[in-house]
Amino acid sequence: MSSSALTTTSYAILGLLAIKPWSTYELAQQMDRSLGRIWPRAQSKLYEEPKKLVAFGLACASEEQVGQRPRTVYSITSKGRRALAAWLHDPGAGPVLEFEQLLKIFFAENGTRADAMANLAAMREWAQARSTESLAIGRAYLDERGPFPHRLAQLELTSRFLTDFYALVGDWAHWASQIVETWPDEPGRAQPDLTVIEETVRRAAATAEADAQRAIQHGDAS
Amino acid sequence: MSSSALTTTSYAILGLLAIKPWSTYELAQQMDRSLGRIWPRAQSKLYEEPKKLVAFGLACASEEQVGQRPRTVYSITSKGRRALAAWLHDPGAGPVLEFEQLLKIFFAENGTRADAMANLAAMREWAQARSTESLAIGRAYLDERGPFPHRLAQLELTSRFLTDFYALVGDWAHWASQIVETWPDEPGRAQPDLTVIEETVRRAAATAEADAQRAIQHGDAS
DNA sequence: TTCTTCATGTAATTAGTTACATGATTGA
DNA sequence: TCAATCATGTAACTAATTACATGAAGAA
Repeated sequence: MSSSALTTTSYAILGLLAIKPWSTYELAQQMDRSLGRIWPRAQSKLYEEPKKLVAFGLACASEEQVGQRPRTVYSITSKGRRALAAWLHDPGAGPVLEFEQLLKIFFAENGTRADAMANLAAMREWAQARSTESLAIGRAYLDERGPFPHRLAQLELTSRFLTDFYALVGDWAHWASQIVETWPDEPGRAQPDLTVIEETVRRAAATAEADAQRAIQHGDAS
Repeated sequence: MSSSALTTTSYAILGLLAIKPWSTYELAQQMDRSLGRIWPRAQSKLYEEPKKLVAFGLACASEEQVGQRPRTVYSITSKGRRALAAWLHDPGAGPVLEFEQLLKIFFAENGTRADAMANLAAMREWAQARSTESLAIGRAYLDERGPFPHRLAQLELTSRFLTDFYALVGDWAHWASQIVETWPDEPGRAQPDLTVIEETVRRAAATAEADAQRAIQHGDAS
């Protein structure tokens, strides 16, 4: 009885069930390959959450046999569809970022320059690997081989975000590497570059005032 | 005894202690205002983790009195500095993104167009709010009023990343809003735009091959 | 036929969050 | 002097992860 209320994770699963019925293993796969990029959860969670959905009447489980072994396939109920719609009605929470590599740059003065450079190299590799994935998925859709083509209108929005995020990570790491390269051996003695701050302030200002700017450009300033 | 090993959260605290001794409350503040942007944790964690550091000999606690009430101030030990340096030596894990708002766009076909638009508006507001914060911090440093100016070389790197991330969120939400605006009332019937995918593929390819490109430009292709 | 990988889960543990409790300080 | 807010923590709970266990299917 892990009763309590439904979490975002529950709704993430429910959203998948709204596409089609899945076995738990398939759900886990899906989580691993696609959903996990925006809502990462461990495999084992995927075996628990659907039970909660069933307890709430939002999904139903059907037992199948594969060899001697039972498997559970979950489908959404109409109550489940209503719950999903209700969830979509309130705006969600903003992004939460957990970024260990960046943390290590933040504290870089306690290590060596080489440490920081290696860390940045790992970031670039990460960005490349993720981009390669995105690329393969995008190409599959261009070849009309992508799964659930009827969801493409939504998918093309989210995959653009992810692609741009990976590009941001890669570009930033590349930019930062060029700076860290010029640091002395002990990063604690590195000198700041005020023009970097100035440019950062300019960019922050642009985003902070973005809506106002756009409104003015469209001529509907108050 | 929540013994076990040190986590990234432990090292995040240890990194703060390397700057100066802090009371637990100050640590929590710091976590809330700055570190939390890249390593978000609940306040109460911040009362637990330092005890673990002490148990490992990486920090030491000193009791002070404020009125009748005791307060604990933690400082790093030299063993703690060595542990921090060792931690910095291995590259960290890549970014982990949890993004409920994007999840709701991913599943938008189960709600209304208005739901999706409201969700995107919330995203823009989030980006604006965070950018405003970044802006204030950046300006403080330009005025030489920022805390720990000797750490500016590191800070200017990480705050550039965050600023660009907030810009990405804001720009994407703005772009997506323009597309979602053209959707029919039921997002399930929205038509995909193949040129969007084509552009995404182009961008993903650029990042996936970025290092190779840069190597070629620098004339050190293998 | 045996080894490996795919598939289907459960159990134990822990990391983390929410909620609460209460003393000190400030200012209206 | 009373309310509000700052400061300092603890306790209860739960979400999530890691590790384990084992059957089925396919390859060598």
